[in-house]
Amino acid sequence: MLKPPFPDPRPQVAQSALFQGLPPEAMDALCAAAAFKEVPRASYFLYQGEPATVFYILLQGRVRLTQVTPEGHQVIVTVLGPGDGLGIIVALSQTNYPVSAEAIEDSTALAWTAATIQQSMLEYPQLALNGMNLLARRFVELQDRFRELATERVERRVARAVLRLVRQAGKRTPEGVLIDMPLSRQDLAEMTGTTLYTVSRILSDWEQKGLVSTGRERVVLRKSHELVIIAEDLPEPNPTKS
Amino acid sequence: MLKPPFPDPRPQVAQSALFQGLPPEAMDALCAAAAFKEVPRASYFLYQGEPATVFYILLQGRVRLTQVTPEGHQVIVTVLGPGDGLGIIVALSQTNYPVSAEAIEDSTALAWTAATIQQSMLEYPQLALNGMNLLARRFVELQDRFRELATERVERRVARAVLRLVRQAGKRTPEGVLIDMPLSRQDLAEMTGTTLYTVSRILSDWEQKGLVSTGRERVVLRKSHELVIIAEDLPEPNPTKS
DNA sequence: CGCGTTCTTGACTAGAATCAATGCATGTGG
DNA sequence: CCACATGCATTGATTCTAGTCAAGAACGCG
Repeated sequence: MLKPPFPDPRPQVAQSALFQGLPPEAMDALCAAAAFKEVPRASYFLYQGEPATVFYILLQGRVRLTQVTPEGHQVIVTVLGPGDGLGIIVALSQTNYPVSAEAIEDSTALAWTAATIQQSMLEYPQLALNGMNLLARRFVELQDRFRELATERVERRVARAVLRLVRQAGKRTPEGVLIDMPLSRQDLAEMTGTTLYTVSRILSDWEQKGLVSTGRERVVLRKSHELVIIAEDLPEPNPTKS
Repeated sequence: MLKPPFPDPRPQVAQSALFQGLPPEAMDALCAAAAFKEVPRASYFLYQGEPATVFYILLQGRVRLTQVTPEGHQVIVTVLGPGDGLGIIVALSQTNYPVSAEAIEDSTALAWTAATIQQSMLEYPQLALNGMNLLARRFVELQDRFRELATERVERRVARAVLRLVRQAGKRTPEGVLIDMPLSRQDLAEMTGTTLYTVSRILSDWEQKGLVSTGRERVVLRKSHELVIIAEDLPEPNPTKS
């Protein structure tokens, strides 16, 4: 973890929702107080259960938040990208991190200690409001996924997960829209509360129907419209006798 | 919705986590700006999908937050009690309420508009920190339940829900610990992502084993230890050959 | 006392988990 | 450059949890 000086992060930082509407001197102060952290692929920013002491803003890369049950089952709570906050929990409470954060690509982030961030929030209240905003957004999304998990079938949950990932990390290619990150069947299973076998069957099925094409840790969406139909359970467009 | 004057809420308000550590003049200002709202059992504070404009702190009663899917399935996201914040989302964003809030007992609350609460947070940053704190607590709880739903069997989920409710609204009686609110099988089903039939079977089973006694919209926990064993899947205390 | 809820129970079904075997890529080291 | 080890993916067979549907019982309210 470097102390300043390091490449001036302000251009990137200015984008992040956390810093919107802050007076310039606040930005300067925060950047000065920040540390710079690089985490290579497959390494961790922080571990579930450790005392929450550091708060990050992701600059580059992608990070996935996971929880493990006492029995060892893993669940992927979310995947974060540039601009997202990591360990928001820290800003306030004397708790432990509720999740682990693993870089699934080489990543860089700015880091602050809990004390610093709290201090700054008291000094620049807009920062606290922005923090709440970030947290609230994530909260609402989690609520939606909770409801999904409680009420919907596996296939639809997987469809939604794929659409979410496309929105988050989609990249146009001649083939279709590629989900631009390593994404195994196991990963999808852990995002949707199912097993890797079931995900594999579902993707095979979709592939046969031409909706996606898949490879090792790779998913390309070809007919997004039809996937949306599955995700939302719209009536089939072709009129069939039942 | 009354404007002041109404019974001075300060004694109760002072308890709420939202107001900890605020200077006294802040408390005065907030109480002066508050409106007082009474909602009888089975009526709603707010509805999912409406623009989020009002923020509440519950003074008395119990409120349940529900989400409905487009298909009409309902999910109970949480049950709130006195001191909890309702519509925290409001504090910041131009969004709609993500859930509906129904009073399951006659309830009273203090109410602020979005503008007021934002204003106050800018003026008294500690208020914003406290708000984040509330939100973060709920966030972590939701994450845990999400993981439960993704990885655990129905019986265990129901066991956990019952234990949570006991913690939240438990009341000692000669019979055991009563969950002191109306609680139907349907409600438990909507909290745990299952059906009322399955909940009924599970409770019947537990009742036969003497773990609980139940009635119409009533659950009394008799042997909490054994329910914990189910909830945590500890090994059975009696050594059995398999 | 009748009516509307809520709850119970049984029979049946289906969706998805589990288990097991095998096939493919990918990267490694001889 | 090929053989191999490893990790990821596919597929089939089987099991089982929990959902669905249907009928009726019990409770509490007006």
